[in-house]
Amino acid sequence: MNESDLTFLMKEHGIKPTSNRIIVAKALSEGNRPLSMTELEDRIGSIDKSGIFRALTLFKEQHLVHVLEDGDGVRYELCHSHDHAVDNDMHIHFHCEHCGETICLEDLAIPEVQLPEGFLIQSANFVLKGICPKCQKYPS
Amino acid sequence: MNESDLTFLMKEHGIKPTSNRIIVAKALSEGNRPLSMTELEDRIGSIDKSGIFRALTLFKEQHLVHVLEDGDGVRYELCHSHDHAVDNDMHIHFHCEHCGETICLEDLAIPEVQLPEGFLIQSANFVLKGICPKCQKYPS
DNA sequence: GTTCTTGCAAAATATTTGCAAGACG
DNA sequence: CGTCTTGCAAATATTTTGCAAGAAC
Repeated sequence: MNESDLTFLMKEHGIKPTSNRIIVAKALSEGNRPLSMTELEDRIGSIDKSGIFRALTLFKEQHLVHVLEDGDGVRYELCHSHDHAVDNDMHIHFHCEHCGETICLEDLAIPEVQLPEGFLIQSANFVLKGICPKCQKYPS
Repeated sequence: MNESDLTFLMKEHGIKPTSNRIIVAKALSEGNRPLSMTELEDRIGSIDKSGIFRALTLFKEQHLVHVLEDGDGVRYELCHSHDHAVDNDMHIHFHCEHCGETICLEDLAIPEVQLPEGFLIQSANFVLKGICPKCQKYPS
């Protein structure tokens, strides 16, 4: 996504697109997979971790990112939804226990689950773990 | 589960049942829900966190516990499987964003997912998030 | 005695906040 | 100006290791 698309997306989610926020959003967009705080820090370099943290916190509140826990900590991923109230494009992720990468399986929606009475579902975290094709092919 | 059941279970998983490990396993068993390191520390009191950590690491390696990430960090749960190589009783969990508790939905197995060629699935983490019945009834 | 286990302290990480300076309007 | 944003430093919290003493075999 280019800068103006990101700017637009942020406005849609009620976020003022400051320079730092655009940089963080861009890094997320270019990651093509969920990134952790540390990965973002490494990729961005120019912004202090507190700045990244605050951007992510805001994005999270405004549902501009998904928060995802794989076996390796918390990761963030740009949300493609245009709705600033709900996450509606959640999908399954795969976390490779060998190389540590987390891959989006965009085509695989999270299955509906029938919960007992009284539970209100707001979001879901569904991560499959195992070995990815790359690591099976070239085991180090 | 009582002490001798736990001892037996541990042996089944190739773990020498030392006193510390029994205490940790017992705490997990009595929790009736996935517990974090900190929760275990609080419940146990008598063992240093490094001891708990080392017990959990071992349990994890021998598949005596499930590792679970809800929105609130890592949690551990006794695995009811008698197989020390694979997790085969994974089920869905619900994490309440209000009270922070994570509840097991033992009846709800994790749905089968058809992944593209080349992915080897070893385990899965499926956590639904929202508000639990208790918190909807008595919102603080 | 050799190996495994434990507790303590401390290192290494990760997450989060306070505050003053700067940018924006 | 007044408000929002940022960087830096520092406080917290969390996870992990080193090492020496003790227990188990």
